[in-house]
Amino acid sequence: MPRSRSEQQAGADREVARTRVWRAAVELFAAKGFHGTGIRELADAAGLSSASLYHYMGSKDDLLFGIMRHSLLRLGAAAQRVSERTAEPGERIAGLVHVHVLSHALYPDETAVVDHELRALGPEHRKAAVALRDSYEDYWRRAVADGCDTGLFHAPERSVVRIALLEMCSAVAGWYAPGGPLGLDEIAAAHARMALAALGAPPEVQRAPFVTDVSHARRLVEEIWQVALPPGRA
Amino acid sequence: MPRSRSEQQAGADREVARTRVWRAAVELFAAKGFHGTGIRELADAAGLSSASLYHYMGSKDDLLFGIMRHSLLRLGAAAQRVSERTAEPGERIAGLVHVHVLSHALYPDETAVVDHELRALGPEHRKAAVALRDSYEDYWRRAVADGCDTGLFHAPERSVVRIALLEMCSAVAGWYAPGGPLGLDEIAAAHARMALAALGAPPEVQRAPFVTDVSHARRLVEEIWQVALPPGRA
Amino acid sequence: MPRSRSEQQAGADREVARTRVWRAAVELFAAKGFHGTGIRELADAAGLSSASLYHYMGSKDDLLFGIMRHSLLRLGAAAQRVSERTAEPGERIAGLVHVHVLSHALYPDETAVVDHELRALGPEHRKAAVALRDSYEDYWRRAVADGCDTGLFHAPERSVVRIALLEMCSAVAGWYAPGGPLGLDEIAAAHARMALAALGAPPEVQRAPFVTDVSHARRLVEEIWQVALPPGRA
Amino acid sequence: MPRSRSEQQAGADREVARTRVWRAAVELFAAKGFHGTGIRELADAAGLSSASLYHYMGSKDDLLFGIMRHSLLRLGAAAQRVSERTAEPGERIAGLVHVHVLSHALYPDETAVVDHELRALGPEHRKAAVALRDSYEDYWRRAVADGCDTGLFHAPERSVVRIALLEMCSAVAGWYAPGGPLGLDEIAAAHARMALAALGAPPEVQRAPFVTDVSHARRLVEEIWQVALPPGRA
DNA sequence: GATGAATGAGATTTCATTCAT
DNA sequence: GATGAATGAAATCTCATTCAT
Repeated sequence: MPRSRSEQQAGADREVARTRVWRAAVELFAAKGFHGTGIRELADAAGLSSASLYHYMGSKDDLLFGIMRHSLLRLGAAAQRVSERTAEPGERIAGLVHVHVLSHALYPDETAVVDHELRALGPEHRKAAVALRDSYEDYWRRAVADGCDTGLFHAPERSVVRIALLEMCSAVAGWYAPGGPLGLDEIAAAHARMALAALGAPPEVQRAPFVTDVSHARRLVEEIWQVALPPGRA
Repeated sequence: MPRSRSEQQAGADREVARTRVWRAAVELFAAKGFHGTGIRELADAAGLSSASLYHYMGSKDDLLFGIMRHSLLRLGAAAQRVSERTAEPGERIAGLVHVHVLSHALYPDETAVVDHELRALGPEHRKAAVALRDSYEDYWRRAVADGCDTGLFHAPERSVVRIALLEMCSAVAGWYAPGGPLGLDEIAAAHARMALAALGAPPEVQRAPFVTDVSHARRLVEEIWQVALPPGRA
Repeated sequence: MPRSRSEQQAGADREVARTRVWRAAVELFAAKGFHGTGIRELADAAGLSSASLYHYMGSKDDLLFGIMRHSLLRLGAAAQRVSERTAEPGERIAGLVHVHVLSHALYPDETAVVDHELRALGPEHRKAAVALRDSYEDYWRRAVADGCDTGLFHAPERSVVRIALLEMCSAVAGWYAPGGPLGLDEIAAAHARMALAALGAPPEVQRAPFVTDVSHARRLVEEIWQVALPPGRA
Repeated sequence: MPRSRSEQQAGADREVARTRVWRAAVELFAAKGFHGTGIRELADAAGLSSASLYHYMGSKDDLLFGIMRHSLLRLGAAAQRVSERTAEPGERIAGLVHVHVLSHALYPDETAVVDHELRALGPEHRKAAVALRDSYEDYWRRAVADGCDTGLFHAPERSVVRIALLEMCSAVAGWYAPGGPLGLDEIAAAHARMALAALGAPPEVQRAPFVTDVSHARRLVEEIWQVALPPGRA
């Protein structure tokens, strides 16, 4: 625990700097890719020297992994919360689609990094990131499986559909911008309906209120993504 | 026209070399990304010196653009052929899905480059590549629009659905490998059915023969991707 | 003089920290060389931050010089004590070899730094260290000269032999480890005999008791190297 | 085989450049140590850009290993030639001392690198260099062993003496300069006599003609060190 | 007195590319 | 036409050191 006013200040400054670096990195990695982003470019964007960047964040690879881990943990937390409160597979899929779409629409850079830069990680970090991603996708896997077992869904190969749906929903990160003709809730609802349709759920399920009602997912995503950065330099 | 036996030979040698480079580039760009692939690594993989690589292919950027152009032209040609022979929007969408899925499953490296490396191109080439991609997607746009106008499809925002479907179908490139539990025709058919479902097409359309019959798309894709490399050094 | 209990404590803590740094530095400089050792690596090995290292020890160069000075002073003190108590050149050379060999065997890291890192010192410190080394070697120079003048030794060029002997004896630091087939006293005696032989001393001198009796040199080396670190931050 | 005049020229230019780099590296590594020498400093000294330096020589570590290998092979070749033509252990030791001393006096930089920078090599290269050094020292080992077995030498521990002699003779590299009071042949002879004395060889052996006659070692060393650089970039 | 924060300068190495032949 | 030679610019990362508290 910081013991003096000035130690608190130093800690706060540190967090400010770390946040600036983090944001610059997320933005640049999303826009130009990990290998397309230079460390100096990154430092410039964050207003630091490249040496300071290392002081705060460790290597470029560490930074990338930090971003991936942070984002995947958030996606996982949201999926967990959705799964806990929805017993019924149709409703669960709708909820998962909602939080996935909202996360990708509201945090397109973070999710773009997660979705595109796995291969840029070093072997150790890659293994860890893949594990996190798999544990996220497990919520989807279970939801699809439950729905198929119940007879609600009809999927040729379950993992084919799962991947298809995930990619379909991830695409939102690539084009969504606030102020478009469709509101974000409508977009999320539309994807939920498409997902259920693709899963072969009956029309009445596609029209169920839980497909349209995005409010809970909204609150969940807002809450989960609002937390601070993880502590630095593992 | 080559005038002597040895000029023919030289031309053939040239094509052999160009093809080796091209294949190495497609493979490496797909696996490690454009920025993650070095020019020397590429030359090594192709069994050439980096100077020869420039001789045959021009700059790294030229090479990437060549690959994108080539692949996008093929996708475009396939979509055009499908669109010409199918008046009915449901059948047309099914055909477009078929060729898209088959192309992505059979040429995962080429399509991965197309799907992921647009941003790595220089401004000129990027503009040209975006135009090609847009002209490919136009076939999808028109199919969706026709289906919606006819009342066959029901899409909240047409381009939202179009993008969702394209991404969903592109995902196949990431996981398909021959010899899996599902045959490639089944995969293509499943995606066509999911696409039509997502578009809100009625169940009987989702079950129509043109959804399941992939044979025509097969022939088309095989024919179109079998042609030689485009002439070198734009 | 410290005035309170806690000032004494602080002073003791300081000495503990300084000793930890010193030992780490000696070990690392010996193992990897001055330029091969990073300041952070050194701080880590000592369990301090690099800033604290500066606080206690000054710059890297200061630290190196401190180690050299300290070790050279000890070698010099031992040589002085030997020279004072032995009038006869044969006995004096035997004594000098004994303390040199024992010092190098028992303190291989300190002596390795002395023997290998002179060139790494900055110009000022280097001058001072060279002076200390020369004053140590002066004891050898005088012993050789006395023996030659007496007619006991026969050396073509006196300094050629002196350097040859010094290097020969220094080599022990590179390989001696307790528990080998030869005891340390035997090693010291063997080197004394070799030195006298190389100097052309008659066989009966090579077999004299002062060649074999290492006990006095033992006590001397133990006594001299047992003293505390010199006061910090020159 | 180069096919044209200009290809020959290019090859020659290349050798000129490689030789310049090599010489600069030997000089700098000897003077300041491997870690004390920067790659840019090295490139400057050779009149090249640092990128060209890599083109010619590979990494700094490669360069160091190249120098060590080259020098150790030469020392080994000389020791082999000496060992082949001298059956008698006293004469053999004298010959080994001669070539060792001459090599160290005439090529003080090369031998300094060999003697001081082993630890700076990466693990792979270090292993290889240690093997080469051991194979050189084997000639010494066998000579000492033969002399002891014959009863000509008397050594407490054979390897103790071997190392002592090697170090004694290596010291010459540190101070010899042409034009001093002693000629190089006298220096070599003096060391041979000291070595035999240290080995406990009888006085008449220490005075044998083969101790004083350095001419053969001269020719050997001159011949062996006159050959070209090894081919570049392993 | 003691130390976490911070950095300018520099380390080694690789980059994509051009040039002379 | 084809390629070994060559390099300026930039890559990522570490260096020894200082400073504010």
